[in-house]
Amino acid sequence: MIRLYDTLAREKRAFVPADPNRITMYVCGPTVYGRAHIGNARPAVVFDTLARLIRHEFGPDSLVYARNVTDVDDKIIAAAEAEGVGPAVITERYERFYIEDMGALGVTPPDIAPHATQEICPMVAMIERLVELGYAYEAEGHVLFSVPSDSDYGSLSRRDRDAMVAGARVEVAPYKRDPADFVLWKPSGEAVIGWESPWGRGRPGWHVECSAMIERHLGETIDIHGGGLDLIFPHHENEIAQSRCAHGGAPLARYWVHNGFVDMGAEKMSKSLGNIVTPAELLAQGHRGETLRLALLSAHYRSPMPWTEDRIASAAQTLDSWERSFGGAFETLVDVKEAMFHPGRPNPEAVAALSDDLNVANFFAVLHRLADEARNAATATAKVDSAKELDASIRLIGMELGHEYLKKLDEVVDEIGIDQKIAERAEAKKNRDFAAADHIRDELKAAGIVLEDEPGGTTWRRE
RNA sequence: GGCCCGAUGGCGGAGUGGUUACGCAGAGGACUGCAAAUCCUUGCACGCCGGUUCGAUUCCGGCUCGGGCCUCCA
Repeated sequence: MIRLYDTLAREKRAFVPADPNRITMYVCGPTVYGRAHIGNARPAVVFDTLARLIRHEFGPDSLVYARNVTDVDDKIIAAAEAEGVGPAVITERYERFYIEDMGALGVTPPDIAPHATQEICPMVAMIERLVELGYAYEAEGHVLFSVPSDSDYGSLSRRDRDAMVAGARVEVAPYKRDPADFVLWKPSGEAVIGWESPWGRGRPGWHVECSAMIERHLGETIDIHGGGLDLIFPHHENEIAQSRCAHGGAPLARYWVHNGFVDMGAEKMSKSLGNIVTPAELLAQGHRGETLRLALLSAHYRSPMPWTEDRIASAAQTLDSWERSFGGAFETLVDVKEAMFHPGRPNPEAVAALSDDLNVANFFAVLHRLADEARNAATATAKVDSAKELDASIRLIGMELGHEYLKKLDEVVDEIGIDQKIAERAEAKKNRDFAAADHIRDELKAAGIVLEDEPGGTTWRRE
C-alpha cells in the first residue's frame, strides 16, 4: 500500500489508482533554454523513483508516465535571438543535454514526452472550448482565462482572489477584465515563432500546454500530477481551472505531489539568481551519477535540501560502504557478476518504508542493516542472501551495487598487475623487510591503490 | 501585506502522547610491525512561552527565527 502526501488535501493519503492496470502520472518537465541544474534534477529523480515504486507495486506495465518538454517560451525566444539562431536550435540542443544529464543520474525516460510545439492543435481546441463555455475571452489578440468565472479557483494554493490581487507585484495588463486573469494565447509578431489560430497568429500560454497535453495523452482525470513546489501557484492552479472548466467539472488529478527545493544555503538555486550547480559540472569533477542520485535522495522529497560538498561526500562514502559490503559477501568476482544478473527480492521493510510517502530515511536505515548483515552473518549463505537483498532493495530507487566493484577490480588488475605487487610485498613481509614492504605499499598508494591486510591475506581498493 | 511550509545532537536526517531511529564525524577498546578496513563499547538534541494531560519533542495557542509562493522558476 503506497501512501502519498497530497498537496490538495494537505495530508498523506492511501494511493488507490482509478485503474490499477493503467495508472497515469504527469510531471512538469523542463523548459529547454539552458543546461539543467541540480535543482531541476530533483523532481526528475524523485518522480523516477516514484515511478519505479509504482511499477514494483502494481506491475511493470501498470504505469503511463508523461513528462512534457516546453519548447516554445519567451525565454527560448530570447536565447535564440541572443545567439542569432532559430528557436529549434536552442531547444534541440538543450533537450539533448537534458536527456544526457538525467540519464547519468539513472533517470529512465518517461513513457511519453510530449512537446508543446507538436501539440498546438489540442491547445487551440481546448482554448476554443473554454471560450465557447464562457470561461475565456479574447482581447487585443490575446485569449484570457476568466478567473472570476471559476468559483473553485484557488483550492490548491488556498488563496482567494482578493489576496492574489492585493499581493500582485506585477502591473496588470489593460486588456484584462480581472487582474487575476491569465493568458491562454498570445499574439506573435512576424519575426517571432507562431501559429495561425482563430485569434490570429500567435503562440500558447504556458499553463494551457500542460492541460492540453494531459487531456490528449492521458485523459481528463489523471492519477498523479507532480512538479516542483513553486509550480503550485500559479501554474498548477491554472491547469486545474482550465481542465476542470473544459471538462464539465471533472478533476484534473486525483493526487498532487510536489517536491521541495534544492537551495544554496541562504536562497534557492535558480537560473535567474545565477547560483546554479549542474550535474554536468559535478560529473566532470569526477562524481559518479549514482552518488548524485543518492545525494538528491538523502532528504525527504518535500524537504528543502541545501546543496553542499558534505552532502555529496557523505553520499559517496555511503555508496562506497554498501559496495564493499555487497562485494565482500561473495567469494569471487564471478559470484558478484552472477548476483548482479540474478538479483534477489527487495526487503519488505525497505519496500514499506518507501511506500510511506517515499520515506527514504527509513528506507536507508534498512539498507544499512542489510549491509551489516552482509558483512557479519554467520554463514556464507546468509551473507550472500543479505547482499542480494541489499542490491534488490537499492534497485527500487534506481541504483544497483556491484558495477563499480567490478570496474575497480578490472582497472587495477589490468593496469598494474597488482596481484604480483601484493605477492612481492607478502614475500618482503615474510622476510621482515618492512622497508621494502612499505615501499611497495607507498608505490601503490601513489597510484591510488590502498592495501588492506586482513587475516586471510591482503586486499586492496581504490582510494 | 496575504497564503503556505519548516525549526530534532558537531553534521545529515527519521519518528513518536510515556525506553528519542539510522548514517557520518568524535571518544575508548579489539585486531595490526604501522596503517586502512572491520568489529565491540560509548558521549551528544527535540527553537522560546503558555495550555491540555498522570505524562509532550510529539496535541492546541502565542512568539521568535528560517524558507517558499504571490512575476519566469523544479
